[in-house]
Amino acid sequence: MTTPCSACPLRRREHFVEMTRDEVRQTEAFKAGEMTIEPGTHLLIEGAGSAQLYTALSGMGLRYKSLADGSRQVLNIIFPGDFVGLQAGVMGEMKHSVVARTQMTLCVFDRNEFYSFVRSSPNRGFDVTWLAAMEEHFLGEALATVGQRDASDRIAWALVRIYQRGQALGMVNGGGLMPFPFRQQDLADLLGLSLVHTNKTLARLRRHNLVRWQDGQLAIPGLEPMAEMAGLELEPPPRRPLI
Amino acid sequence: MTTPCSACPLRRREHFVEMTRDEVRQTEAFKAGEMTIEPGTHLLIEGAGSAQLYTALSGMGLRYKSLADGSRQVLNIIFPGDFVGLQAGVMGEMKHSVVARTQMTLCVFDRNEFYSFVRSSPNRGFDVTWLAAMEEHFLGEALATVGQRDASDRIAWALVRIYQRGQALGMVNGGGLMPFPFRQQDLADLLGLSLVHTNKTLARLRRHNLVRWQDGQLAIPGLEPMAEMAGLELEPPPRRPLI
DNA sequence: CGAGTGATTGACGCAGATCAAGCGAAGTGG
DNA sequence: CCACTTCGCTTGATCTGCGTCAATCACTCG
Repeated sequence: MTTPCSACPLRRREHFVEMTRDEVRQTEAFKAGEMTIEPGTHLLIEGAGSAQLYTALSGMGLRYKSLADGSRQVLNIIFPGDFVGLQAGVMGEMKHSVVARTQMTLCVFDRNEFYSFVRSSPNRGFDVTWLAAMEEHFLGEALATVGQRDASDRIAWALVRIYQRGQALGMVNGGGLMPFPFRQQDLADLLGLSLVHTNKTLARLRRHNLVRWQDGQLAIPGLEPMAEMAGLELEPPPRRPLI
Repeated sequence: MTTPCSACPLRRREHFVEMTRDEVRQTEAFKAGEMTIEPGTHLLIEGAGSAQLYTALSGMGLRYKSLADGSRQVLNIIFPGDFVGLQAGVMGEMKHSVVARTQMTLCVFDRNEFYSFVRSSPNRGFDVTWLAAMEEHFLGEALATVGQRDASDRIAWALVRIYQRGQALGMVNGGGLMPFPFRQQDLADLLGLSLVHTNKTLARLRRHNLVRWQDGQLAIPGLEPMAEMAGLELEPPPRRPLI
């Protein structure tokens, strides 16, 4: 039923760094099982400890924090290959929640094994650190975007970042479309904007034919000007390790 | 001239987790030297690779990103005991800059040794991961604050967080004052506010006798209501590893 | 004493929040 | 098969928190 790591379809993608035979074996030993969840399901809940850690195999979701007044900050989007639950792994408790936006399949790991997994090989420990540092970098960029840029620049930043990730993962089809199973409210909560203003700003980007987003699919005809607005280079993201 | 790790004054503080004799020895071996820099000196520059990593021994500074339009996002504040340069360590290039706001003394490590240091003991590797995860958590909280809260709540959040950190490090003196060698512009850039609005909001907090900040010293007479505004609990932060 | 740096305060304007209403598509149940 | 609800998207009107501009003040320093 479950995919063995040796046959993992993600590992083949060149977006991920190769693993040695030993690393595959260690990961396989770490893996406790596989699970599939439906859209809208919460995988992890803020404040709760979790006995499991996950790697997304397919599907998309998002991480968010909710505040006392009921508002919500989306921290980032979860793509296939993302390692989920590191905070619970090292700190014992999640500081944000994770919810699925499509059906998702996930590798399940046992939190109790995490420490020994990291020990198992210094390379794997280093990989986890690399992922954490990358996440830190991403959040810093998000903070700079939300703190310093106006609405259209923020939207451009988010969409370009997401699209780049989709490209790296081969999720963009021949027509330049990638799956984008989110609501405008999700984008608004990611960028610190109201839903209404997000909608109006998106409408403007659409009118200028910079963005196409409908039926859960995203295309960016104006990728270059959008990246320009976002202050981003159009380079493929670095290859990342897979846990 | 340089302090041996075995005599490190920080390690004694209970804010930091104890280290085994072996860990102290490994860290000592990793340490390449010590340096002191003056206020305003840039320790690391965004985009540049760095041959060194650092741990702050004394003094304070801040990390920031600068944007194309000249604006600046402060990512966080550097306290004694903070490990600086992890991104350069794992990714080869800094994604933000670091500048000193007081005179700072720093332990210097050689980036080339970083990988073998992490290997040297699985515990030390885990510590680095822990720090990265903590940083990620902090940035997530900052993002939620900047994205979702109004000016006075943002300021309350930042000042309470900073003050808590100061308490944990024993930087708060009998009068409830801690050193706070920053400008209002720094706080504004941390919180995504303009200098003017930051100033006016601070004035209001001062009038209500919630905050005292002058001559580079900070006190929070209204710590409880401030924490309430900030949506924070008044617990001491978790003990952190020291690199 | 003039120059530079940071804090402060008032006046004004706007980006974006809030309020409100309507629309189409997809259930759902009687 | 048709009312009725729900959910997400859209759009107009109005309001406001915060940005911007500009001037002043207190200090420090050469």
